[in-house]
Amino acid sequence: MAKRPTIHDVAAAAGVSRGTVSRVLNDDRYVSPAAHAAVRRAIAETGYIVNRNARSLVTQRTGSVVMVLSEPHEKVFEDPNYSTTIRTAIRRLGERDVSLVIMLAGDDGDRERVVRYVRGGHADGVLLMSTHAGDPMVDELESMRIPAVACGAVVGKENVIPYAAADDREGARQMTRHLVEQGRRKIATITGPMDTPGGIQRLEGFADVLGRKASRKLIEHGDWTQLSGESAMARLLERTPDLDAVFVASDLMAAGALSTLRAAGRRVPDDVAVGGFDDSSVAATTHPPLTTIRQPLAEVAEETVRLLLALIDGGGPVDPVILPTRLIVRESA
Amino acid sequence: MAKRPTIHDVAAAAGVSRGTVSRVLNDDRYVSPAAHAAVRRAIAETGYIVNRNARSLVTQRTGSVVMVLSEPHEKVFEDPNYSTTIRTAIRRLGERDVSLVIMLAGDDGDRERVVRYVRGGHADGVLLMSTHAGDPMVDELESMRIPAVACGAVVGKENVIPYAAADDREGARQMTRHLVEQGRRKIATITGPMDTPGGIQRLEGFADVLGRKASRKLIEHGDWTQLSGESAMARLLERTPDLDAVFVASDLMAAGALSTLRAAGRRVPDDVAVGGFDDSSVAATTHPPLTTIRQPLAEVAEETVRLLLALIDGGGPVDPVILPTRLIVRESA
DNA sequence: TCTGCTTCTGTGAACGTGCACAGTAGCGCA
DNA sequence: TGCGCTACTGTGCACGTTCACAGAAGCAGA
Repeated sequence: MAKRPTIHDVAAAAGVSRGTVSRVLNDDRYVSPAAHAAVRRAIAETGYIVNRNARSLVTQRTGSVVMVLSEPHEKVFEDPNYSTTIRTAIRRLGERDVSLVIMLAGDDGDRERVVRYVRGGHADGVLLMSTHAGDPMVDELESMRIPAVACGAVVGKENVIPYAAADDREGARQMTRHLVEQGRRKIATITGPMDTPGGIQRLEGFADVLGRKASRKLIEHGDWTQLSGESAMARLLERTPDLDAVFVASDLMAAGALSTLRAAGRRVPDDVAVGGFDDSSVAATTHPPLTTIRQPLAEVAEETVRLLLALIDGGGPVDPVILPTRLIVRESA
Repeated sequence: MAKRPTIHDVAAAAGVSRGTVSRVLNDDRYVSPAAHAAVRRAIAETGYIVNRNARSLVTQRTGSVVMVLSEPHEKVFEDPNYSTTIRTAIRRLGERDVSLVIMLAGDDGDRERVVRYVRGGHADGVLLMSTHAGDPMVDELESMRIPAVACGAVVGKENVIPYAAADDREGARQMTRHLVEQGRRKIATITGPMDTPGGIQRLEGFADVLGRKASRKLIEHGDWTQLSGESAMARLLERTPDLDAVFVASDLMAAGALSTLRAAGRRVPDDVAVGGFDDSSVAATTHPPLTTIRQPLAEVAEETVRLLLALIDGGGPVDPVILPTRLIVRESA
């Protein structure tokens, strides 16, 4: 690789000093039109590109942001939540010439690596994805005072770490209301893990609508996977064979619930109505297609990035953003 | 943020010089056990972490690798090919303390940004994903002589850019043979885009088995999306209503083909057998479940990363790696 | 003419490393 | 004693920037 031109080369080619070139680069004021033009021309001629390492060394800014994925699950990226957020983040950050580093934080070793990375000053900000309640990594990041935002609230840190999220609670209410309006009387629910905001708030929304009719017997917990949806549905059927509807907190778990119901000989939606959540791609391909709640994933991602950039740019504290969901009626309910 | 300790601080705390600390850090020989211990202790006490920017400045190594995603498609990350590769890359690179930056290269602006990034010396290597034939970006990267490998061959650059890939051609043969063995006589195919290795080679494998029976009439092209599978299937049915099997070059397109077949009143597999490719998650959830070809995605990803690291570590040229596929028989064929 | 202000430019120092080099101490051997 | 070798240590410089500062040039006003 031929030696790359430095700011010195550009200065020489333009017949000015390093300082002037630097000023043009960081578009400072106080540069004469003539000098400005000469520098621009010299940059083009030499093919000069700033060395970010050298710049970072003095500015203490890296021009990159790290996204931390706490989900240890194998298929994280296939989850549209992640997929959309990653893509949006890369795009929006890229527009500002900020690059995105992705790190996994599935186990303690990973988390330690993340902390070391951030403590090493290699990122200007942190974008937290699906961080678990009580994760010590969050405390460490917090203590470093590095700009951090979460995509979806961090349970227990809602007032400390700003976030953008879909209105899980209201979405759950929308679905539950829909089931009630369809004349369903015995409505069960399969929740997500209770240390995730989606797990907690979708259950709360469910309970908001049903009140005391949301008895313990009608609640089962899953872990977002299809398999967990299958087994949770089986447990519900065993305990309450006469249920006539179930609100499942994710489409993937709902797909699992559908197969259990089919295996048990229940017709959907005739015998049992099924409502999902996410409006992910599986929702359209199940049989019957899932009635579900659409999350404004792209908007949530956009907002998350916007918050982070605002934080990095040194604006003061920023407020969480919560975006509305929408009921999508298909055939399962 | 409190000022971070530098190598000077560590040297002072350990009562040695910068040079000795540096030697301990890069575990050079020639440092006495006493000095080594003192430095280790000082590092722990001060909480010292090397500043990679400063290090990069002198070593010309960044400790990071950039993955370039050329697929402009919206859902890239949901594709298991990407998902698995990204996850594997992050994990394997992370083990060596190399971080992964992800960049999109969907349009010209993106590609220019990638070139600028690499030319700026911000990455030690490039990991190409689904690069299109004739992409000028590849030529530019090539001219910079930066270590680069592809996950899946780059069409037209097979001898220039090392890669790891599944044996697409043999996989297509396996499926086509299977269809023949099932007694199918009129076998059609829906291929991927003909500027991708999967598009080309899966068609070649199909033709390998059928020979002259693989007539033009029985070939349609899709673009990997479900929708394109639907319409390609429709065109095939119109042209050759009596076909009794179709090999679809991806599961997602196969899912599309299935809905078209169902809408046309054909029973699968009774009237028409359908074979997919990828063994992605949709394969198991279609009706009927797809008979498909499993690609060793994880192994391909592992090998891709291994090749890149070998290239970066300065070993000479490396050879492409091609890994075997496997027929997964379900119900659609 | 002097002073003060604005606009513009160049220079030296600093950021935190790694590396080449010089140098020291100890030891064995002729 | 002198020489060469090994094991170890410290120092100066370079990497490519930005930033603070010093100054120059031009102009207006007293």
